[in-house]
Amino acid sequence: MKNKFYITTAIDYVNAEPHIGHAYQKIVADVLARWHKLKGDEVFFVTGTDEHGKKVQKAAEKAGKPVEKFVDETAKKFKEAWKSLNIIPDRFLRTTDKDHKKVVKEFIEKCNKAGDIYLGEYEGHYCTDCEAYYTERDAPDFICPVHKKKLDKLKEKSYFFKLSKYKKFLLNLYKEHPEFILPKARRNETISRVKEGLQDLSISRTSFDWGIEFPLDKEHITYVWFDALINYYTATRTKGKEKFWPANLHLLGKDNTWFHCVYWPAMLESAGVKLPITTFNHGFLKFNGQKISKSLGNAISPKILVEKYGVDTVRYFCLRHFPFGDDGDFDEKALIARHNNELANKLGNLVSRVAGLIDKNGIENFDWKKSEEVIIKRNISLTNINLFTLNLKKNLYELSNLVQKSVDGLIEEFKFDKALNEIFAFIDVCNEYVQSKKIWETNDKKALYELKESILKVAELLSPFIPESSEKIIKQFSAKKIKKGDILFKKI
RNA sequence: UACAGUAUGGUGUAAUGGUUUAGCACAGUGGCCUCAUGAGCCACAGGUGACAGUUCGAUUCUGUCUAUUGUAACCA
Repeated sequence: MKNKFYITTAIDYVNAEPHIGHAYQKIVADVLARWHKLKGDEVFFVTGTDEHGKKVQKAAEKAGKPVEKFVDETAKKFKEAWKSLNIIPDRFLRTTDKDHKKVVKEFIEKCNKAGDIYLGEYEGHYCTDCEAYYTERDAPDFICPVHKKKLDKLKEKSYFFKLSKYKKFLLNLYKEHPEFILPKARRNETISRVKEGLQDLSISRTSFDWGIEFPLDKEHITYVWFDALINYYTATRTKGKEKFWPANLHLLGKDNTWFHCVYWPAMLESAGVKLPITTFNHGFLKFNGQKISKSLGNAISPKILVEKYGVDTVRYFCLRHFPFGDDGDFDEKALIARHNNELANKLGNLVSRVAGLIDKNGIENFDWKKSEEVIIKRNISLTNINLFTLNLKKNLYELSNLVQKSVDGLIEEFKFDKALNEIFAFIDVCNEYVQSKKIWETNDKKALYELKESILKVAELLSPFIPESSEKIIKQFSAKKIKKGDILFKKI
């Protein structure tokens, strides 16, 4: 039977345009989705946009557009950005979608039936100019950090969710299912914060109207977070998709950890819905060493980066250059170096020289399982299968299988950088093989067969990461007559 | 301020309480080769933040310091 794999990304808030930080997470999701498909799993991959809330309403006002039009336009930009990166979700969900609104309302009613929602008063320190509440930390001495005015103590009627009730449940969840919060550092952080105690959550608003109507009271709209989180569940409430719940993996940035690891499981438990299996809370990208922010003006559109460097190079770099989970730096110089050295010189050149040799000399089909061993002088790591040997003796067939196993294991652990490193170590071995066999002199057709098979293996392993180029390689080397093709990666 | 994490050659990273040479990649230097995208192969050089401690022995464990990152609830 096929395994099912349901993966989601954070849905992006449409008050600003997509940048490489958003893209990073979507690339990872797409790689995982493709990899699971390759393994034969039945995959459901959902991403989308979060479109309600006051900030969006304000951004629309500022742009001088009706909110509906504004969100349509911004959502489109996100969609297009993912398309340009070859990120292909099975559904792009917008929180303004009809089915989502319906599911949210039903969800809230379920929580209400469970006795977890009550009417109360939200009290906070409010700046009338900002139209926003500030916490004591953001505004010490209760002075608005923007307007330097004294904040008003304000009370507002609001419905609350009994989050405090779920403290024990949550702590138990983290204990029983450590994989619920990855990586570990984020789990520890969350545990210690939850231990300090939980306050009930204000989940409705009356001060503006851009949101989903609160089903228990028409005077209220639903607080954005309560609405947004439910999107993951919504996507599985359509025909044929029900079986995908619970989600196998929610990918999210570390700024979202609290919402996904505390609010979300409590909400689901309240509504009587199964919990997702894993949330992976990754770090942020910098851009050329600087934090990405509007004010710095460095929030460059992913589309522009793709035009500049190519889809596969951007995808490759994002996964290769930094360990997934920590913060990373999208450094353009490093990207160019990796493009030239790794994609062009190692992979591109190997493909080109082998294709050229086959084109000229032909190839002889044989059982390469029985081909002779090569001594691999390079210290190929193969971390996951505990083979850390210098002067390893294997033939290319055996080695490619070891690499495959190692890569599979590493991807399951979210160690994409290492997985790619191993694939490229194998590419190095192939280049050494051409050299040591002096194929251009010997015209060794059997060796060329081995190399053909090895390159096909490499292309398969790389296909989740760099789908476009991998497809080209597979096409080129599966042909009856292998020909020297076009250059795969032009140097930058 | 509190709590937590990190600190490895020019850069990005890997590993280990002790195989008398801390691995890999890029950049650097020298050589070989010419099938290939001035690519490929071989070799050389360069490193464990600071100060103590535990130990026969620490890069690896402990402490202090310094630097840096994260978290500290309504921020999508």
